[in-house]
Amino acid sequence: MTIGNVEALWTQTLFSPVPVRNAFEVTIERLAQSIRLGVLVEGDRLPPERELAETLGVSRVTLREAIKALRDAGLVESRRGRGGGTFVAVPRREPTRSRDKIEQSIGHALEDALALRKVVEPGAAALAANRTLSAADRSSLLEYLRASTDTKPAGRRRADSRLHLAIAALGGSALVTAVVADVQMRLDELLRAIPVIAANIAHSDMQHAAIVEAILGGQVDAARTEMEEHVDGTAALLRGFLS
Amino acid sequence: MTIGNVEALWTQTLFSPVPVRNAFEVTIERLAQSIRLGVLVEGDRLPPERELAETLGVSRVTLREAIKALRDAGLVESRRGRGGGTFVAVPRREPTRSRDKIEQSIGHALEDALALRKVVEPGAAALAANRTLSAADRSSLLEYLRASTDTKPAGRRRADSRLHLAIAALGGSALVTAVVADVQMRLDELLRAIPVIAANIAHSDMQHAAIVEAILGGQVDAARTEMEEHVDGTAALLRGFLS
DNA sequence: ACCCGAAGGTATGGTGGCCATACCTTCTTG
DNA sequence: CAAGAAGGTATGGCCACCATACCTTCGGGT
Repeated sequence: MTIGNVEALWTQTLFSPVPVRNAFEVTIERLAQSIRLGVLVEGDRLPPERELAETLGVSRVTLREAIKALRDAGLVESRRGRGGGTFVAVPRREPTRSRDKIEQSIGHALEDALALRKVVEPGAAALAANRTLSAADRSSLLEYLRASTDTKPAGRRRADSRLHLAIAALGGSALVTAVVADVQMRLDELLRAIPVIAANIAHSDMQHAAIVEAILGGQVDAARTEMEEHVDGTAALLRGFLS
Repeated sequence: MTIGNVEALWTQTLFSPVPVRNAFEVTIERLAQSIRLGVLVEGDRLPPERELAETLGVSRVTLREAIKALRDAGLVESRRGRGGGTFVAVPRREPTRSRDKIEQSIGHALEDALALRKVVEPGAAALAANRTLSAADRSSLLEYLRASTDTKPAGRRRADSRLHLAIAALGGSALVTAVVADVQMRLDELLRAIPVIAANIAHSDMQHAAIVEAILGGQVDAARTEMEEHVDGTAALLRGFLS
């Protein structure tokens, strides 16, 4: 795997297959992402179709196809009539795929995603620590931290995503936030599959607290370092889980 | 601009217009990127159309449209017959747009791109410093460093891009490399437009040297710190230039 | 000197994604 | 019990993209 040629590496990057992302698929991804990462939670109502179609820059027909797919997947439910709409469904026990299947489908993209995460999440934390946050933002952040600690296993993953996304968003850069969301999405299924061990959870909670504290205290380096340790820890868990 | 609501921020991210990226445009972008960032240099031959179309996962017709656009833009030239092909053209003096035009077209996405760069490039440098590089990689890196110092202004920008891309590629993550390439592309026109001041150049060269030294020496923190200072310096130049 | 073959250039028809528009159906709320 | 706000349905059109086949150029091997 150690190619002794830098150019080969970036050529590989720039001459890779063009991602054929039709509006339909991207729309599905966006909505699924919003639900999986906990931006939208159970019972939340999506904006009306006509409105959402416009904000997403997509025709209503296409949007409806995407929603239909999500409905088939059990992620949302639709109700008609006045006051109706499309609502995020109660998460039905998703059939967790076996380690092998997951590992195979993610394959060696795992290390790639972990590398990106290690780069972008600590950076995002540093960005957030470097800004002066409004009182509302500060209390929001604390609330996300609290939620991530005391939830039961089911909602824990989602609360964790929300916390990480919040930190990224507080950095103030839409691009950075988007990259973090992307990374979270890539690793989501795996993180979901990690067996729950009390010691790990406690450790993770402490790290979360340290990160938030550093951000609120404006300690840029500490925020980055703490986040990096946290990310490294999670990566180690994942690698161990898959070996 | 300081919205006191975290959710508003990520909602903004996830419910933004779906990027309508048809194969044609993406193909143009990819090729233009390869040329602008110096992955392909003057005189290089692109792979034959039929072959390139397949590696890009695009029909030959579409690829040809993209190439035609590049030809119209003067970026490439095509020769027919055996031994022919499409070649990167000599860069004709690109008409630099005025500060105002540039600023307007990039608008407030500038700060966003700079934030992403500040996050991802130092992280990529740290990644690279953390790996054990082959002898070939090490000498390649030094060569890119050398090229970035003694070129005349015209090629300097390209050599700079190549160096930054090489560092990212040495991190070993295709995703990280892709993000760095994206950021470089977003800022390329602006960086190209910065007036050349000897003092700035000398300073930038010293920073480049320090970064490379840290990477080769395996000094992770130093690599990140040096890169961050370098990126901050460039950002300051840009902001000053546009004010 | 010649011709083969590798390359770019051209033409054609088909398929499917996406859209605009209009209209129907349901159901809550005033 | 209507009004209106939502989801559900139907139709026709446009255009991007593709697969395929063929033409044209021209260097290099024989």
